[in-house]
Amino acid sequence: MHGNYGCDMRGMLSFQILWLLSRRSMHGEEIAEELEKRRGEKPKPGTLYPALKDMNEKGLITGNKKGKIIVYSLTSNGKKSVKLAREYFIRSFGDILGA
Amino acid sequence: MHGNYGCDMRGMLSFQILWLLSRRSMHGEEIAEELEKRRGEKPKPGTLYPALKDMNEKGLITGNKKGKIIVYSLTSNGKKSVKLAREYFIRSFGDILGA
DNA sequence: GATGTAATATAGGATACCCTATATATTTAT
DNA sequence: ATAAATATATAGGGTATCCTATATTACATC
Repeated sequence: MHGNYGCDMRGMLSFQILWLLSRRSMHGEEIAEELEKRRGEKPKPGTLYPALKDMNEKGLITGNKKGKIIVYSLTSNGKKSVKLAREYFIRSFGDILGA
Repeated sequence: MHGNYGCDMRGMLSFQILWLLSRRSMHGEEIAEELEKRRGEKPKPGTLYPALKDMNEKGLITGNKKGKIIVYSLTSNGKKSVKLAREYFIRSFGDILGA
């Protein structure tokens, strides 16, 4: 189990990354810090970087290398994806926030 | 990949079940139908029932058999869990729902 | 009581998401 | 130049969440 919530709260990392990148372009460490703010814990490199690699290979994000950092942005497919995925997310979980 | 959202939207099934049961006690088929309303697709029996079994073994829910149906309710641990997990969920995803 | 339907259950397989540990590349500090 | 710190990357392992397919149990209908 992950965290001390009684139930498993893993999931939708790639969606959350897409969401963050839809607000502004970021490099890996910045993404990790944003996730830490929300989740309470910073994802380990072995969690984050394979996810970014996978999303890049799927054409959702694109990386722009500047020295040792790589700034990621959404591709047009990534933008379409985050729009659709957010609609699904709200349909699925919207009432949890409202109540 | 699951659904046509570009990114994987699996996750937190047990949390969603806890949330549904915090509104009212239900049996498996009712839970499946509530999930279908939200997700657009009904989880297959091979998805739902192992999850319920697991949650029961973890002491989050308890089942009351009435003929061929089993009505599930939250245990006190389940109630604590859904409260904590909901706080985590809102911290993690609240801005997605709000924006 | 035999047949069919509804509800639950189990077996087995795939993938995303998590981790720990280790490695590489670039920048910064000494 | 050497060392330390930062950012990214890979290898390998565990679990939840999904699936398809099959089986069981209880109720309903004839």
